[in-house]
Amino acid sequence: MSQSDRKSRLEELAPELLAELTETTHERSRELPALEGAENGVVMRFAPNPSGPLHLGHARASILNDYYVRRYGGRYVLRIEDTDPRRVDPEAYGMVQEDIAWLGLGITDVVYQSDRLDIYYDLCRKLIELGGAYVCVCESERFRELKLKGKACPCREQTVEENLELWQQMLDGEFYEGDVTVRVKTDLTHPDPAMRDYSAMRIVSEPLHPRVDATVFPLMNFSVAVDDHLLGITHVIRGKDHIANTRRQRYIFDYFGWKPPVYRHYGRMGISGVVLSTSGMREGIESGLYTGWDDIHLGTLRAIARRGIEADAVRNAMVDIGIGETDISFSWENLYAKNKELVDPKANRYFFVPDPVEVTVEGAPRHEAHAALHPNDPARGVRTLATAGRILLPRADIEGRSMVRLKDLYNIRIAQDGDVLRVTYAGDSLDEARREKAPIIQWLPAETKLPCTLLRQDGSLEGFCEPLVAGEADNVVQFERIGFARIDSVDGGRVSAYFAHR
RNA sequence: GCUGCUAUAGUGUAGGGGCCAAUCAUGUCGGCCUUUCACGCCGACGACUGGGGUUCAAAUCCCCAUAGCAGCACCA
Repeated sequence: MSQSDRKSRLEELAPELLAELTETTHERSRELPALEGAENGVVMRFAPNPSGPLHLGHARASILNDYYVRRYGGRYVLRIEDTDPRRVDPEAYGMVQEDIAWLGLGITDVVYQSDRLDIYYDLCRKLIELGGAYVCVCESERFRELKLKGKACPCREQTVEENLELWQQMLDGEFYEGDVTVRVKTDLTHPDPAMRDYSAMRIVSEPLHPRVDATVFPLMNFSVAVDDHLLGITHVIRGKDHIANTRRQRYIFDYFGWKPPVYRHYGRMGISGVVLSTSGMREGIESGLYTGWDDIHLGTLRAIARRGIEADAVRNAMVDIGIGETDISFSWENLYAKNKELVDPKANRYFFVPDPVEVTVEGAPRHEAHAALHPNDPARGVRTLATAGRILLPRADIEGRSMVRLKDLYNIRIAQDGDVLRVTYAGDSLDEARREKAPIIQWLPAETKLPCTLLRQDGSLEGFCEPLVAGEADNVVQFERIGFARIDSVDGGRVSAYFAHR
């Protein structure tokens, strides 16, 4: 039985259930797979590196973790991973907080790794005492060669006492950057070369860390393992680029006898059409190619917010994508659909006339048009546009046409007389316009209009919009027949809008 | 090169031996509705990477191939 058959059968048998049928098939948010051992609540984390504002990649990680914290209850730790002074932008601390607020993440705790250096030092010493780490003074290149052959470097044979002494010298500033590193003792014959004796601590003397006076810093595998344990993290959802790190961190959990969290690694998400790399964005901003971190060509959250995409649309899109291990390509189309769902019921409708042609409609009566602010919500009222015949029309929509209907106004005939356009009044009849298959287009009175620029990723559109748009700053509106746009600014009577999507 | 992960319509997803000639969303196309090419409604289109096996039965389990991705940093 086909779906429509079923539906009509149901209508015969139990019409009262029909509403339920259509209801349940419509709005139902997706349920992601259950997390093992999460029944009594979870402690999860979002751990960005403060090198710039958050982008769509961060959005996936943070929203997926947020989703499970909401689902199971518990705590959500924001852990700022600022252990590499080279990759810390002091301004990013604030930007990350702003972006998190925008996303609406349910963060319950905030920790900065740069506040916890003493903890890492202490546990590093303990790890050395346990024989789980040694201080390596080999050149990194030399170590790499040995490692690939599965061979130990001489430092590996040092006694615990020797290692502790070297470690103390490291802390005392007796080494220079690059001369020494603390390695976790794993297995030099491990089939995966990525597992062999990785680094846990190193010296960074340049640049200075913006928050803390130190030169010895942990590498992420060490600080992450330590913090995941100390903060009581129960579940970790992150990208599969961390699979090897998860295995490396397991060594530290094992040395200390800690129980590791449950991990889930989702696949790589390719995002096209925007710039995502922090360095690429920074260079572009410095060279003037981009206007700032919220330039619409960037994949930052502030950039897509500027384009009128709502945080919940991003959230819905990310939950929809889920935690699958397959590599995927992020779909702007799907994001826009989620956003339209949110924005369409809210957005007021206005006319925007790009690339305008000003004409006089011969024989036109004085007329006042009333157009609904929202066609599905008459209670919102109307915009009133009065004209005596001088109007603005979108060039592309009248080219090659002999008759069009001006929406909520009247019909016009267009004749091309050499270079001159002759536009004449052609009555008020909507039926006639329909009969002649005249398109219904937007227009503006020549006397009442606001200059407006519609900025899009692939270039901007100049034109005019209704005066009422001035009151929509920061809102998303729908320019009829063009699409949704966020009114970014209204300066000195000039409107600047960012195109969101159709 | 070594190690590992993955493979369902254009995109995202469900499905983990029979209920699958495969779900839902998005998209595209057509229709209805409509003073927007919006919204809503109806319909159509469109996929189990390939090859072997196991089994009465495979999208689902196993092997191989192929492809994509990740890691092999004193980055996170």
